[in-house]
Amino acid sequence: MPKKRVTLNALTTTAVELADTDGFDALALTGVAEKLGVAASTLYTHADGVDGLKYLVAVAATRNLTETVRNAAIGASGPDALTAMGFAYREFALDHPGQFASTLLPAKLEGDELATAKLTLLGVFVLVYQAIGHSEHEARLAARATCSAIHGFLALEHTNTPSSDHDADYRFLLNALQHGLLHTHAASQT
Amino acid sequence: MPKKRVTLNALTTTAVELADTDGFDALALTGVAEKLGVAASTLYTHADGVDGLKYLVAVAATRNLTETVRNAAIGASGPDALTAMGFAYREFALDHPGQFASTLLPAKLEGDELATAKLTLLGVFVLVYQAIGHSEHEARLAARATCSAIHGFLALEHTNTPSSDHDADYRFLLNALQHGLLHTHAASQT
DNA sequence: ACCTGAACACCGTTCAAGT
DNA sequence: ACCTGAACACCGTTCAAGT
Repeated sequence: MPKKRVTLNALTTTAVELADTDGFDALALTGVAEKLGVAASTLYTHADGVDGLKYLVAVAATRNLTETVRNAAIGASGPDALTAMGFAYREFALDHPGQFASTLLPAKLEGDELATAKLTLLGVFVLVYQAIGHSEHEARLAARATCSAIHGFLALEHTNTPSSDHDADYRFLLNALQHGLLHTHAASQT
Repeated sequence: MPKKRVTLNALTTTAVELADTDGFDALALTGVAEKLGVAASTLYTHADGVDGLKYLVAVAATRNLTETVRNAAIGASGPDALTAMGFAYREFALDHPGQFASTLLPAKLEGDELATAKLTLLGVFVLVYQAIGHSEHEARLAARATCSAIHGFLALEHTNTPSSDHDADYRFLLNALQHGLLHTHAASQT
C-alpha cells in the first residue's frame, strides 16, 4: 500500500474541479476527500475546514480569471482591448461556473492572498484605462465600474428571464459603458 | 394547548427575516421551524423542502425590491428618476442582504411566479427609459444593462477590496451608464 | 388536512490513536 | 508531521401515526 499524501496543490486543483462541476456552494470536504482517496478529516491538515477550502478555490479562481483577461488584453489597443477582455471574462464564467461564483467570496484580512488577487484583477483594467488616457484616479473609477457591470451581467445572465440574444445584450452593455466612460473622461478634461 | 397552525404568509415572512439575519445561504428549515414553534417536518406541508423555501423568499424579495424601486421612481423625471432608483436599489440591498442575495436564484419554469416577478422589476426600468424617449427595444436593452450594472456593483461592493468612497464609485457608475445609454440612443436616431 | 416524532442519510468537525 | 477511524452535532427528508 503506498501511503496517501496530499499536497496543497492537488487539494486546490481537485477543489476547483469539483466547484466547477457541482457548483461552488455544493463544494464539500467529503467530495474532495473521496476524489483524493483520503479520509475527510485529513483535509484539516491542509485547509481550515470547508471555509478554508472555499478560500483556496477563490484565490485560484481569481488568479485564473486574471490571467485569462490579461491574455485577452494583449494585442488589441484601447477600446478593442476592453471588449476583448469583457468577452474573455464571459467565456471564463461560462466555462468555469464554480470558479466564477467563488469570485464573490469576500477577503478576510486586508492585504491577504485573496485581497491582493482581487486587486491584481482590477489592476489589469486600470492599466487599460490609463493606456487610453485616463488619469490614475479616473482609471480606477472606470475599472471598478467596468468590473461591476461585467460581473453583474454574467451573474444575472443565467438567472434572469431569458432574453432573445444575450450576446447582443452584453455587447450593448460594454458599448454603453465605454461611451459613458469616454464622456466623463472628456468632461473632466474640458 | 392551542394547536399550532402555519400559514404560507407566516412561513414566508419568517423565512425572509431569517434570510436577512443569517444570510440567504444559511437559511435552514430548522431555524424557520423553531421560530414558528413547529416541527421541521411540518414545513413540508407548505413548501417543497429547503429549495421551495428559498424560492418563496426569492419571490417575496423580488416583489419587495420592485416596490421599493418603483416608489423611488415616482416624483422624479427621466435621468433623476434613474439615479433615485439606483440608490433605492442600493439601500434595499444594504438593509436586506438576504433578500438581495435571493435575487440571484434562477426561476425554474418560464412564466412561473419568480420569472414574472423578475420581469416586473425589469419592467419598471423599461418604463423609465421609454419615458426618456427610447423605443421599446432600446428601452429593454437599456433596462437589462442597468439592472446588470447595479446588481454587479452591489454584489461586489462588500466583497471587493475596500474603496475610499463607495458612494462616489456608485454615482460614477450610474452616471457613466446613463451617458453611454444616451449616446447609443442619439446614435440610433441619427 | 395538518402536525408530530422517530428514523435515516449526509456533511462538518474534533480527537485520540496510529505511522 | 501526516493520516485514520470513531464519535458527535446538525440539517434535510421521509413516513407512519396522531388530531
